[in-house]
Amino acid sequence: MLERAVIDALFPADLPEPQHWEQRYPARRLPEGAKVTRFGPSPTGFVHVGGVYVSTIDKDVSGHSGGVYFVRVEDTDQSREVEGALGQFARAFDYFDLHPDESDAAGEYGPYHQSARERIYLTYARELLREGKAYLCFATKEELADISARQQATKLPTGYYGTWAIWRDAGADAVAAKLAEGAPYVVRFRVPEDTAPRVRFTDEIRGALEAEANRNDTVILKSSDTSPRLPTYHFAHAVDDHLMRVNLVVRGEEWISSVPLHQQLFAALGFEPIPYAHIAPLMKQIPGGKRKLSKRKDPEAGVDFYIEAGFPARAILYYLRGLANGRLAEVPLDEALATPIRLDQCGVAGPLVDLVKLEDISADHIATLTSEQVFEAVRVWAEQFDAELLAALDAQRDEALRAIAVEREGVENPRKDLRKWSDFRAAYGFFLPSLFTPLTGPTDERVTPLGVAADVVTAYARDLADGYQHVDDAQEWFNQVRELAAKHGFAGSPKDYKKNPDAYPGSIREASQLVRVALSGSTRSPDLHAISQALGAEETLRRLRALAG
RNA sequence: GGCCCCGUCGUCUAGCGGCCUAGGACGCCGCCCUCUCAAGGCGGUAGCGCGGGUUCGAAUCCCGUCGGGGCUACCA
Repeated sequence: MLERAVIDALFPADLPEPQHWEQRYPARRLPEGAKVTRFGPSPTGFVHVGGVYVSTIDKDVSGHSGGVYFVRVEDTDQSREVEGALGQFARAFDYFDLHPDESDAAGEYGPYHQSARERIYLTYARELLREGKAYLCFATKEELADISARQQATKLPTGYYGTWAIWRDAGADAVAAKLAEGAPYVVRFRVPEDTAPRVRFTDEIRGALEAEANRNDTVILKSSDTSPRLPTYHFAHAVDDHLMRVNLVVRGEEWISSVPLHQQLFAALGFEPIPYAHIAPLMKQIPGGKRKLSKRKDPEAGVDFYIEAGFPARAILYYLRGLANGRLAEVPLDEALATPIRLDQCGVAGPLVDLVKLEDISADHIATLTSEQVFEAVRVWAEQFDAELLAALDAQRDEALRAIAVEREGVENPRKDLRKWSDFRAAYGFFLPSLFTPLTGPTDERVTPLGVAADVVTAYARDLADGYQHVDDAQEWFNQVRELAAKHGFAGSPKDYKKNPDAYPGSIREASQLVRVALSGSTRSPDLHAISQALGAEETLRRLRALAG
């Protein structure tokens, strides 16, 4: 073991003792059973849906228990850090309303950025060094690679352990020599000699788990030639979660393998272990099977995908919640969002994200909104993603509101043709004159597929426009179409037409479709009468005349 | 390679030894409604990865096997 003076000389002279931090961050005064959770995003410039997924659980569990949820930015890898990533993260979490209870702005347990917690980590690293529970390692990248290669060649477990741990038992002289020449070093954890071969622990989601004990002298403090001197995830997890008084760690399943190490670290530091809840990762279907949603390969891995498409936050949250705690997928949205997530009911597999399902949920949710709510949401979305639509909405607000109200207000089964805000233009754009391209006449390419002769179309449309009555009653209104269709030789029923296609220019179906295309530009639209009412007499007439040519 | 996690319809799941002839939801298919679409109503399709045990009885328990995922970094 190194002499205390040698160790202390490696750290700032005014570095506090552990006791200082213990007092600085006292145990929280919280009600019985209150959970303190945290979410630890890395500022890599990409916000993964998995982050929203886990953080929803964090926030929910703490909130329902009267506890605290905070975000701690895990920025210990400066090389991965991306400019503006934090703003991007804030915007995304704002969209989902996942605001932390504590942050750098307001919180007693900060800083909430690991890069600003250097002195805390140094205190505990020095402490472990003084106690011989950690040691300096001067192994170079090349030496490490060589060790690993030799282990692989002899089919030995790879890692820094036993006789492979070349600096574990290095003499004070050797260390002093390296130090004298200014060689950079890392601090490694010294796995205790008396480690039991296997460890058991309880996961809040999975129950009893068992694994081989950790044998690796893992790096806990990164290279001495970097500044600030930052810890690895493992060390930061132990120090931060203890000092920030976290009492439930919710994190991805990929950390299960590290629990044995984490337990050793907590024990060495004299900390009370913290219970874990390991969440199964969101997956994606691929030809061979499934894999974790990949930031590189899958656009739907990023939250921006959902925000740009315009899925309402509540629909996404509801979907994610149902994925985490299956039973919540079977109750209505409002109830599901209000019902606490139960960790012991969370799935252990790894659900595939199913965009079709999300769209279904989203359509159902949008169908429950009022016209004003839909308008406002579409407007907010357009503000960011569709300037032309935004201008149209603002210029024709009343028209837009009437359009959205079609088959929505005052009906028992509202239309579900909006799955996300980006659908608005295709589904409702034609209601807004500035977004509608008028027909050029019977030969317009939107009209010709109906297969009705041009002269018939013109005569029929002209006749319809000339005698057009803008009446309230839907039946009465449609009778105009029906009667004129008959007058112009259309068959009264599709069946009659089918029986003798040469005898008619088409059937009432084709006649109706002509009107539909005239009014909406498409063969698929809401109810014709409702459209005419939303459009108003003048605009309806204008569009009918355009069909005549 | 070693270690760990996981495995019920295409998908999300219910199921915790007999209530299972395996239930629900989404999708898909069909029918009804109908001037189109979106809905809505009704019906249908489809699953316990495989092989051994244990048991009167197994989707449920045990073992093995196969498959998928993860860890094995001075990334988190």
